Amino acid sequence: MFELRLVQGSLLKKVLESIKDLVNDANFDCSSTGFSLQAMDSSHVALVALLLRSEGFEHYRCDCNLTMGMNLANIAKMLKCAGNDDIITIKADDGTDTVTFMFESPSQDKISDFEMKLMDIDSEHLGIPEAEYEAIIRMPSAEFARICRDLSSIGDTVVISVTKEGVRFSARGDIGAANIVCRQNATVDKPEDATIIEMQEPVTLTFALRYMNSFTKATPLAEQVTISMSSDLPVVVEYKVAGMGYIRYYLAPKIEEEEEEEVAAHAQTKPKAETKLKVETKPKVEPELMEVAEDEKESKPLAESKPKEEPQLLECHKLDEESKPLVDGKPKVENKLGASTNGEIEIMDIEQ
Amino acid sequence: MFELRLVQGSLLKKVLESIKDLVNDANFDCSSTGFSLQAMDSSHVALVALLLRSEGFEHYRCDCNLTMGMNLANIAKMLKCAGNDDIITIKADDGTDTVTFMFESPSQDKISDFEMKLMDIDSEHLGIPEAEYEAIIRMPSAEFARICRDLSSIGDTVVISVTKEGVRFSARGDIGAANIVCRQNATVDKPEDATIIEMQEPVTLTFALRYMNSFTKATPLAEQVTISMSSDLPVVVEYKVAGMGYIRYYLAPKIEEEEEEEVAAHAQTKPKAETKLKVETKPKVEPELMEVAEDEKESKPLAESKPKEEPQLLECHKLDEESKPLVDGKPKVENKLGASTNGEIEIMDIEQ
DNA sequence: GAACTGACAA
DNA sequence: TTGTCAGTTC
Repeated sequence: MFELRLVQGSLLKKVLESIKDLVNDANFDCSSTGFSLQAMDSSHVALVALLLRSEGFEHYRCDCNLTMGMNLANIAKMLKCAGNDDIITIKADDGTDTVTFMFESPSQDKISDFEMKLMDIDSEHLGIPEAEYEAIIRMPSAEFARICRDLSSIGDTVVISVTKEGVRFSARGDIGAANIVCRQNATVDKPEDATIIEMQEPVTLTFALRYMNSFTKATPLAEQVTISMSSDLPVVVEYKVAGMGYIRYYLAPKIEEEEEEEVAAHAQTKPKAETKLKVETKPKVEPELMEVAEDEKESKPLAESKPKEEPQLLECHKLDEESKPLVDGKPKVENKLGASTNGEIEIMDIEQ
Repeated sequence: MFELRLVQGSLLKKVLESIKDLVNDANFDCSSTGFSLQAMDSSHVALVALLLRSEGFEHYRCDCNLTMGMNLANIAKMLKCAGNDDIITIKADDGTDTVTFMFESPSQDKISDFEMKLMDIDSEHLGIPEAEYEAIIRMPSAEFARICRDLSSIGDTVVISVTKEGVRFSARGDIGAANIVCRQNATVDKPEDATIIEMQEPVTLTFALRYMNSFTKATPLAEQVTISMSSDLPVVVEYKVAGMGYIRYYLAPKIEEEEEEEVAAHAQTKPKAETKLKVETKPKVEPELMEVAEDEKESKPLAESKPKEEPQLLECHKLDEESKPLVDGKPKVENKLGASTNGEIEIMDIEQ
């Protein structure tokens, strides 16, 4: 049986609000180490990875590994019925195909339980490489959200450009062009207001603002956001879930025809090459839970990790002109617990 | 002539917001004892009864009994033009077919008057029995509203089940099932937070959430709501209007095929039998104003009233399979002041 | 005081 | 379904 209890139920509500717009259905993986989810967004362009470690819960019990397929909008609907101060308990008995959400009001006068049917969702467990990133930006999450929202009213894409001096967000559209520069600033009163840039190499990448704005739904979860970038690697936008884990969003950059130092100049004028998000499924031995458990001890989760000798699982590069998507829908790879799926799956970026 | 003056004009605004969505046109009955309204909702399933006693007004004058037919949405429209702190005066001269709403701003700097034509509305004065209820729940109105709203996202109907321990609200739908249990709790800091259950007999009834959610529009009027239930009687949902009277909503329960102790089990799976709301008009001698005038002295308005030897005027029971509505629209019974109408009117529940 | 969210009306 | 509004929160 599986049971978890979270006193600060609002955390779970926020987590679901953060991903329900991006992903329709997803498998939650429950193991003794924690509660996690990995899923591509419904247009198969972005990827969400959620981890809530067992230590973060007041009570956590998971007798055997368990995959629960659920519709995220439905979970969110039910969690909306929980008060912000409610204690949330999630239960799944072995052998049943339902999960129960229990909400206890702080006064214990009102106890609600919501039962939901589990779904059978075909999905591979995606391999996400622990890459070394050329630039990592840490900044107030609200500021990042504001920038993405503001730039959306100018254009559809943002060019993020990191130099030693700071990070520049640029957009360009019919009504004009915008540049927002944030300077590194570690000398603030409150650490959550800091903007810190760790840079090995200057990086300039272009992204669809539509997805960035989806990512910023997680802003209420954390004061700070971490944006990790390398040329030709998907950006990672990470929000910590206090004391429990994280939500990470991955998004492949749009490819420029030629690399330009002056990025803003042609940002919207030239058509971007299509971007392919290549995902390889790998044997699911839960390495993610292990690796990430370290990430809160050191505040730079990905930058200083040693280059792994693993294959590059998540990468993006220019598509041949006529290349077609190999898989245009849900990859039909069974991923029962313990089953090793090694097929390579390539997912076409439809309309980023 | 008729004239009333209410310093706390926001009360009247809230009252009209509470009923305008349920009822289109209605007759307001003005007598020396107060200002009242009884009307079925536009689909003839629910019934609203409003009473504002003359003592509640700063000034109240009613020379002779008077029925004013008005469109509630139009009144609400006009009242929206009044500030929340405005003093409201309503005037109707004899022999005219208009009513005037006057709004004085607190500073007296702005005085508005709105004139409205009265309508001739055919409607019987409905007889509402003073029944004895098997269970009466008193709880915070906001909590009741929250429960109805939450359950609406799960299903269309709510099963309300009262036992000594508390009251359970259940719903069931495509995405799952929900149970919300509220325990009796009289030992709270503020009396308006109390949940109190007076129960002679356990009761379980099923209602359409759509109507319940309409009723909760009255939530701003009162901190507490009273829900009175008996098997096979319409539920009464009552909100007090501070110092003046009340709004009561009546709704016939959906009939279960069989009475079940475990209600939730079949809540949504079996089609409910149609419910007929049988209303008998009776000579209008304003007994309601009399009776209800007592209801604030004792806080249990309906429960402890002696069983009356009146005919059961508002009842519901299963319809024969092919029975047709005898009256499918507005009952065409003239109800001029003082005229005694005794025809029996049966109104079909269309699609609760 | 500003921004966000949820509720309501068109 | 969308736009607006008010309440709430930070």
